Amino acid sequence: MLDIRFIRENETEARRLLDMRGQALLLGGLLSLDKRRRALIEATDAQKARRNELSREISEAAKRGGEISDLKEESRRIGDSITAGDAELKAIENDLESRLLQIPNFPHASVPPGRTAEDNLVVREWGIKPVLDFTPKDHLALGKELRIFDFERGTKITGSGFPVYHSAGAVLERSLVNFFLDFHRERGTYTEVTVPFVVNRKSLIGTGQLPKFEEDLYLSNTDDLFLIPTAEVPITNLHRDELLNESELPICYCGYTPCFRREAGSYGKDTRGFLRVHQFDKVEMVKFTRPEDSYAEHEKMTKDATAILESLGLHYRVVLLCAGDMGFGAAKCYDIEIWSPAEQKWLEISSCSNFEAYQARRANIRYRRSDTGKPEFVHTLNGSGLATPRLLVCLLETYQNDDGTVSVPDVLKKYTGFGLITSSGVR
RNA sequence: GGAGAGAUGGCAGAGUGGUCGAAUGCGGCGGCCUCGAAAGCCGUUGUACCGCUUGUCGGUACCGGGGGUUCGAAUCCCUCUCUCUCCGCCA
Repeated sequence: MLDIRFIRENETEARRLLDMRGQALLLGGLLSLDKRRRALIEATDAQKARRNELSREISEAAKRGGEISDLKEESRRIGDSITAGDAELKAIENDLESRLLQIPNFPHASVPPGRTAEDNLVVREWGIKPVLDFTPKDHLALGKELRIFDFERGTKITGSGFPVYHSAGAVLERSLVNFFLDFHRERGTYTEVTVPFVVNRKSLIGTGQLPKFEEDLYLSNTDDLFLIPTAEVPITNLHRDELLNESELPICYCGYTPCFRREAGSYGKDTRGFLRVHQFDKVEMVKFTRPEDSYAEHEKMTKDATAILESLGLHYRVVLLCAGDMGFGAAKCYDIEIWSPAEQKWLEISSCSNFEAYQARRANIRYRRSDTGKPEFVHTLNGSGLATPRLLVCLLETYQNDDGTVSVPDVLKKYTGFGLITSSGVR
């Protein structure tokens, strides 16, 4: 959520920043509501002050045994007026709040202008495209021949986009999750947490998925609980409505969860196999920082994600998203993309975002500054580190051999217990 | 699912319809003491909003959420949510 005071005092700038995302129209009517709100507060506060004064007078007059019925009558009249004013105020504040919840974050000054992925900037690239002296098979062909995935049966038991991992595929997938978690733990930056996979509305409002993107979520109607689309939601909300100590910042968590996404509206786009699924596994990194530290922590977090890819020997690039291509709550976002030899294209494997105070304001996550002694909103960040499906695509395609087998990267062998996947089993 | 208890400041925990933004303890901050620290002692310490004369300023609100009674509610009533204890069921 944006700070209404900032918008009030910097209307032109606010309009310019939202226009970078093509969302300046959302500001329409906001400030006149804000003005009406403040006028009402001023009026009702004055009436409440008068009522408090009358109450004191009544108390004193009653003690002296004086006449109090006129005072009571005036107080009652003012009370009625206050009730009316408060009712209008509440309606206006509800309206204002629901409008503010629909407005995306401002892009940071370092974010390039632009409306589509065309305007994103590649900021660095690591490794080279794998050189194969044969025509690479795609992950679907490899998965079928090696019998490590079963998309058809996943479709049967649930629906499309709910993959089944089979035999070596199941082990490989589980190994990746453990590898990611151990990777972060050994570097000592993140505290591992295991959190619920189902969350309430308040949590989703806190991180920005609600109220605007409800159709992207799976909902359990009976209890009004949602399956999480990312561990960002439960982990960021760990500190909702809390006042943190400055000395404990930055707080850095990582955690594994499955993720559930309806992917409404994205049918027909990258839907084959693992390219877009409704359920997948991911290890997420989440940070809570002081405002002045968040951009340095953002760079570090992005490096934490790419370091995993380097240890797996996978060709990747880091892309700085333009204002129009960023997610709703992000002020700045790097996408990390890995190369698919069979698809001959880059696949998004991670998004590392700095939300600044946007989520903190929604979720009321503050810390007490030691220099001022005053509470202030933290900055929140999160990034995938990493998600398994597209990683499996690139891993299999990159490490396939000309005889149809697939080698396991060295760092994963201690997790899988095998080094080669063949159609007749593992070795 | 049944019965009961509870929700108060950063945390713990008192609180009679009016002077309660709220005792006390812990924590935090400042000072004394000390070579320094601990201990001890003294003092201090809520948040949000509105306003302008931007101040150690004025006002309002806030004791889980919402509603009611009253001139006046942390305190009385209704309701919702959540937590805890016991019983039952399940693992």
